[in-house]
Amino acid sequence: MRLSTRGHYGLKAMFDLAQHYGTEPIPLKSVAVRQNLSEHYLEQLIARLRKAGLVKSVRGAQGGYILAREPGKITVGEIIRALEGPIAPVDCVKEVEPKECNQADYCISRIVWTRVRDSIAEVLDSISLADMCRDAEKIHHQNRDFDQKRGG
Amino acid sequence: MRLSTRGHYGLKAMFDLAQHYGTEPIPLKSVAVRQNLSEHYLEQLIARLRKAGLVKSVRGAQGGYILAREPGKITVGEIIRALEGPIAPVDCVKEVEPKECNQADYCISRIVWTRVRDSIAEVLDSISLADMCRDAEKIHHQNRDFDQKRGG
DNA sequence: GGAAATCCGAGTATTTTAGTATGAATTGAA
DNA sequence: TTCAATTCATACTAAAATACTCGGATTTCC
Repeated sequence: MRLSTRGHYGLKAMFDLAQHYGTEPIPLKSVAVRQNLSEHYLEQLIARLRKAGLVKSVRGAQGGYILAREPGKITVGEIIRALEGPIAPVDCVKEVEPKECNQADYCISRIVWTRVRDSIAEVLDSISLADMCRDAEKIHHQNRDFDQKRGG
Repeated sequence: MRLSTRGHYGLKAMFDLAQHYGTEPIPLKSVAVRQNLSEHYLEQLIARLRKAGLVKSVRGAQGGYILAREPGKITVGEIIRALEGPIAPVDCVKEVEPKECNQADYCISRIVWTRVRDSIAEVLDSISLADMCRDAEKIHHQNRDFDQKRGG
């Protein structure tokens, strides 16, 4: 029940772009440095995100990537699906093209996995990049206040 | 975001044992036939379940496996954790021994994965084998009624 | 004793993961 | 116009995980 690094790293990258939304295109190299990820590997991930229409690229010097829509209009669910494919604890309950199983009529575990799938999707689809940015702001302030109290 | 066959098949096996709860020990071979799984592979899965205290074994001829507790007292969550380890979309939010990450203080995606983890756990921990047996009964009746109406 | 089972450890083909490597194409700026 | 920064594309690969199979030892009912 584990995400691969594609979804894990890809979300970090998209969050990074969200935090710089509204400025110039962000080169992947700077994302890689800030998020401590391999630049070459990130290239492959961002390619999927571009093909899914979630980011736009600007080629050449001073180029980079920008979100295709404002952060409030991109959900974590879209990002994860673009990177990892349809959400599905098991293949027979995939969101699209579920794999047919000859026991489908009476398979009870299917009911369990459908509920798990829906519960995951509900969480992921309810969180936007803008939400994450707000969380980041909050934590930033908390940390600052904490440091001040300690006399830092 | 996918379960391995361990959790997938293991739950089917436990459900099979639940449906036969209260009778003699059930040999793995019959479980394998009914659920259409490899017997040898099931052996490995049931070993984990036994070590986790979810099933008891009876060795020798006429032996087999029985649930260690009544079906209402065994949740899907326990079964999945026994087979797949702690629930964790990513390692840094594992239910036990989360893997430390040097960005933990300000990593926002962690918040997302914690919510996903909790949401999965809530579903799995809320479903018992007895619940699954009830669902099976319901579906069985539905199918029978449907067949009758069709004049089967 | 023999058959039916569990128990145990080793082996293995395939797939997935998590990248690396190489280089071509594009474009802003000096 | 050249250079450097950047995206884009494809191929490759080491390591790990997956999903088993295999062989045999042990236990126990009949």
